Amino acid sequence: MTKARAALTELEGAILGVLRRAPETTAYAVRKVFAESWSAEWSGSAGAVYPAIQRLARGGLIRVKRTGDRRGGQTCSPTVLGARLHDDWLCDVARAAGPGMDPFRTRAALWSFLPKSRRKHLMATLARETRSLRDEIRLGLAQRSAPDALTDTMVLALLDERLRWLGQAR
Amino acid sequence: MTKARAALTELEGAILGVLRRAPETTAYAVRKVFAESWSAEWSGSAGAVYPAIQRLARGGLIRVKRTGDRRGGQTCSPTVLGARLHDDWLCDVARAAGPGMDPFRTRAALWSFLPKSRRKHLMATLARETRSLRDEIRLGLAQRSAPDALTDTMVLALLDERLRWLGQAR
DNA sequence: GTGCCCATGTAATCTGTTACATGATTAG
DNA sequence: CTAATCATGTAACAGATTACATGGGCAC
Repeated sequence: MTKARAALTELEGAILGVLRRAPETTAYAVRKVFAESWSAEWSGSAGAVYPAIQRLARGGLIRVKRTGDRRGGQTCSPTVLGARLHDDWLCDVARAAGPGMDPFRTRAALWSFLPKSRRKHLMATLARETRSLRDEIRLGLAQRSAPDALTDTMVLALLDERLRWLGQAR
Repeated sequence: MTKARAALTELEGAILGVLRRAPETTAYAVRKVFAESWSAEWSGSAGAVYPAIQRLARGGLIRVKRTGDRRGGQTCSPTVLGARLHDDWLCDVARAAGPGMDPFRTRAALWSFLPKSRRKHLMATLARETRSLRDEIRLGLAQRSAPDALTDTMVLALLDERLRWLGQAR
């Protein structure tokens, strides 16, 4: 390695995480994992995932292996180097300990600018949407693998907190 | 306006929020608000804030007024149009109801890959950092304006949740 | 006068989104 | 046969970060 690699981005770290949990995975399958995640922040768009995987491959963090099929499928697996750098990414306390970015929290302090009727309507809609999302996650929880269930549980805690704040938990 | 403006980005919405709460504010002061926020996600970098403010001004969402001083200072205030579009941004349920992006949550399911000793050390460090951040926010809470206090309270709830989780993880 | 904060901005670079293009396989 | 899904990618564009450049005002 002539040039020290910059630290992994969030997306690269998340991709490596998927690959560590399920090696021999195609880029397409990685995309689906993101697309099915509850957070809209990572859409798993092709223009993000494929270049990121190319970067990881060029840096020697993952190994790409062609599957025999005619579709040109190729599976990715983390290398030893990839796992080591991913460990460092996991231990990046400065990033892991930050509060992150929450669109609800960003807006909450500003909803007071809305006319009262519109605000009331919004609060009701938000509560409805939040309960709906919460119930959907709860229902799926049983079928989830342990790590996914952990993540889902943390999302549920967040949604419950929002509902408490909205004042209509139920 | 011949061309319908695309929806406000998160940064543009946040900037307009700052300007609604404190009109006649300089771009520099807006940057400081972001830089002092707890979330590392928006650093309030010059290369993000100044172009965003130029976009808002070009779109007629804010009005820019030169202050008399020699420093070239110019204050921004939302226009009526800006306030209306900001209201719409505030009411974007699809975005406000999403769980957002939480670096702690992203990593939590992957910490099991770490060697036990490193994991234990990380958990301890995370707990220490989280308690430290929590205490810092708690201390500042008294001096905060009502909207800031609301946001801070939501961050505190998130940190408490993480501490609860870290306490059980072991 | 030196260094720091106020205050503005730009340029290079990187990353992500949207939309498109290609082709194989499978379900109806 | 047709439509959906699997599977790969690229191109145009928008947005953010870092680093730099400029200059006024103020404190020591």
